[in-house]
Amino acid sequence: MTFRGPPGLPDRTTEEVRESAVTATATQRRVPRPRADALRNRERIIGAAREMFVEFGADVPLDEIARRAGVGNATLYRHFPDRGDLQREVVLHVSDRIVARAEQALAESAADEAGTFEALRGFVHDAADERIGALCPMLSAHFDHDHPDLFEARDRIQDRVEELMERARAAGQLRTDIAVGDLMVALSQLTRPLPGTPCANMDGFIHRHLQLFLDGLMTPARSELPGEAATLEDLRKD
Amino acid sequence: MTFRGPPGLPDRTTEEVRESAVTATATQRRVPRPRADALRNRERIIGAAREMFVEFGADVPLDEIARRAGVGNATLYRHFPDRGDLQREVVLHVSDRIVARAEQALAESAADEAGTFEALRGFVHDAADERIGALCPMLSAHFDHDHPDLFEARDRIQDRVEELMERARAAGQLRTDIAVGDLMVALSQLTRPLPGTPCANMDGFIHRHLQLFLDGLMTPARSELPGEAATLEDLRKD
Amino acid sequence: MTFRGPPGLPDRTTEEVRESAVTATATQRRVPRPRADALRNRERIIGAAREMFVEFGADVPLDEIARRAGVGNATLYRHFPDRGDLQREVVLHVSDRIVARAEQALAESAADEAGTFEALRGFVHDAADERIGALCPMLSAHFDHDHPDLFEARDRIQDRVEELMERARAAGQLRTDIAVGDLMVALSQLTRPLPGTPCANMDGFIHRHLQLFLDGLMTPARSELPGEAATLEDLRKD
Amino acid sequence: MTFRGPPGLPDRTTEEVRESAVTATATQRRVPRPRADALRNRERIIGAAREMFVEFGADVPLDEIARRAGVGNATLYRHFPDRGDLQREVVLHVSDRIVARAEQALAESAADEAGTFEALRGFVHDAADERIGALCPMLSAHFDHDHPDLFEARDRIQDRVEELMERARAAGQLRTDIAVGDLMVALSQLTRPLPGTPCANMDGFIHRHLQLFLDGLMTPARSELPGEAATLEDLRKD
DNA sequence: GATGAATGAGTCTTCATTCAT
DNA sequence: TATGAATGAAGACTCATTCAT
Repeated sequence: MTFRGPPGLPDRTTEEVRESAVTATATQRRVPRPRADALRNRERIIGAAREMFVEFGADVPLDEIARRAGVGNATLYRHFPDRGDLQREVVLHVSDRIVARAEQALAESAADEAGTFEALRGFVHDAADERIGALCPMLSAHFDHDHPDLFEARDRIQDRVEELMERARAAGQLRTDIAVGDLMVALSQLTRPLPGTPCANMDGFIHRHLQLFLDGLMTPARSELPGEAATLEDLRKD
Repeated sequence: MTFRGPPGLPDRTTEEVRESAVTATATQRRVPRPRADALRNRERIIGAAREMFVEFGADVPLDEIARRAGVGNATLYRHFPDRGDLQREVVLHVSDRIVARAEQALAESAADEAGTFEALRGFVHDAADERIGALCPMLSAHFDHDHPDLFEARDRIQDRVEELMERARAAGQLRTDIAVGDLMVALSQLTRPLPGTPCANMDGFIHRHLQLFLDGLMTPARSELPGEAATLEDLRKD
Repeated sequence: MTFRGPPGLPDRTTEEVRESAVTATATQRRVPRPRADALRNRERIIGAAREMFVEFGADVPLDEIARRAGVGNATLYRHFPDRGDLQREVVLHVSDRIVARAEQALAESAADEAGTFEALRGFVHDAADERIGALCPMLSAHFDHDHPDLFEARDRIQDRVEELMERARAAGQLRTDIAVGDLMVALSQLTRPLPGTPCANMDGFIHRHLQLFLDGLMTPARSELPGEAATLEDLRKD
Repeated sequence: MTFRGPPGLPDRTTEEVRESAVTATATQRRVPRPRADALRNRERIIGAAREMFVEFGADVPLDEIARRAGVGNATLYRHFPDRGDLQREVVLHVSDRIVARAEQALAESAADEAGTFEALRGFVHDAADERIGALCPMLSAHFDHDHPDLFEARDRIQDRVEELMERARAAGQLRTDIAVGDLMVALSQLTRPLPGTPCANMDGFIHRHLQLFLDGLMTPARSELPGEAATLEDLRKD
């Protein structure tokens, strides 16, 4: 099984690195274009890390990630000085794919007013296939939540999903007592891998759970919710 | 915060240990009744382990558990020769409490035919308060799933919850395309702790998610589910 | 070659640990007497560290120290959680021996008014034999100079040496434009080991240099000194 | 602070490299004259290495030296295949400056018979300012002491200093029981940097210590010296 | 039975040195 | 030639587990 997304989706990290390099080359000689093999290694490491975070949890030995990526351990450390940096890049990488999926869903929802909730449903299942649950362990523990790139990624996701939800709400298809934080956290939790377990049997299950949860989001609301609707920002408050 | 249940619920583990000790005493003189302080230590270790598994994940250092339990590390190892043994005992401990809650719910459901789904709802929220999610990491990884005590505990839970669901199904309140495995896995996932995160903000959230998920379980079904309904046994197949 | 001091000099660290243990035992049961083998290991580690710091510098691998001490590496870390802790204990250990030597010298100087400078001279050579130079690398770099035990040790040395110098000054034998910092720093520097070099040939040399330096301290002063006389405290100011 | 000497002092290393290149060019066409930027890089690396050896000790990472020199690390390795080569070149570089200072002092001493000791004194303080102490770590450890260039450099220093001392001895100003090794080793030790410490406060101190030591070298001798007077060659015997 | 201490295996991280552009 | 990147071989430190009191 590979976690690579569809070929049409560019890899933000690579792109940004490449772009900034090109820009720098054009203006200042101080930041030369990264070498092709270095970029390739960087990609391979992020890919291996995403797979192994999903498969074995956020505590997987970095040496194993390096081994799966086919590089020496020190190469991993050159690109990502500590575990937090690698985790962050993986989060950003996956975030980009999620954003792209959300934008796809927004396009669908714009094309078909009556299908707004279905567009949301599709996004949720797609996000699950992107292993969004792999990001969950990184939302906690020894992870620098204050990094500006993470803020931005979170905001980008939140904007798209909020818009998706708002359209479904406006169409009277989504209950009004929930917010984007409710959806994203439940989505993350329901798709979290059981570390060390062969995902095979789990994968089908996940989509059942998501489907059931989504059913609970539809109008009319079938129960009263405790607590308050929360955005992603609220989650970081203590 | 303490995770102790209501005083009315006896602690199976302690009881069983005591009983077997008594039995042994009655039959063979070689296994004397455990000393009172030994039993007390055993309880304290299990309690500390449950708290810390929830708080820091299943990988928390055993020495830290011993410290929180107020015993020496070697005492922990005397009672639980390795990490797996401790994990298993914690699972069994929590399982017992879950079973007791399920039986409470069954009693309620028997008293009020129309409230069968509400009884199920109550059980789910109670199970969340019992930190059933703490057991989730133990369902995976380096955990001996074939231990007979675990089989038995799983069956005991499954029997009660299946009965609860069956009654709600019979009352036409629970959709018919789901099975006990669907409920228990989603319940575990949605209540999984984010390791290292202060649970404070999370706790309220969990009950929102459960409520939404439960709404999705009600009749009439609002979507078609992919895959097949699964029991807990199915989950262990690979 | 062994760096052990004369048998009559007690080891402060061991003593203090033992004492505090005894005291604690007498008053509170919380700090039990350290085990005999643990104390022995602690001593062996400190001894090995002193030797190897002298021989190979402050960067000697801790695993090698453990090996020479005949213990596992983790035992070293149990006693001294990081390199700084071990360095500090070695410094304190050597400091105690230096203090004891200084007090010997004070006793001699009290007995023979005319021999005050000779008493100082003897102290300096004795301190060299105690490998005071081994402490020099620790006075710098990544070393927590603000630890209260170090302050105290420094003050204890300073008090004795200041008194020694004051008596020699009062007897008109020591030039008046120098302070304790001048003596101690030069003493440390002149006795610093050349890492990796067989000390054999160096040892004799050191005493020549000290002798020459001491000659320069005598009255009448033969030159004017640049800068200002400094105490040990002054050295830590930037 | 920069350690560069006065502009009038030529840099032997550069000169020699250039000469040998020229010579080679004249005889064999295979070794072309080094490019100007290569020579410049070589100088910058040696300069950076000298500074950083003094500042952080002989173990400073070579990559850091390359960074301070403003060149890539591989460039450093092109010029100096391993750490030993770089250390040796730095030693030779500093040696040249020391020799030049010694020759200045010889000139002064020739001009003023009565001031021979003062000339020696001046040389010692100047040598300190040249960071001769930075060479001390290189006299030990994993350093190839048998390299012919080092022999030659040592002999050149020794010749000049011996001559300086001989004149002072002849003038009756320098005690007769010491040799050049005594002076040079003490000089090196007293000027050794404390790695990681801001040298600021130390610098003034160093000159006090040198002054005191020099006072001890004057006639009449105030004590009897242990051991034997040693030359620099004697130091390498084990 | 309870405990503090010991330990070896394992992980993270750095750095000298080599490689490929 | 100059350079950024890659790499394996250490070294610091942790932790599950065993040992000795």
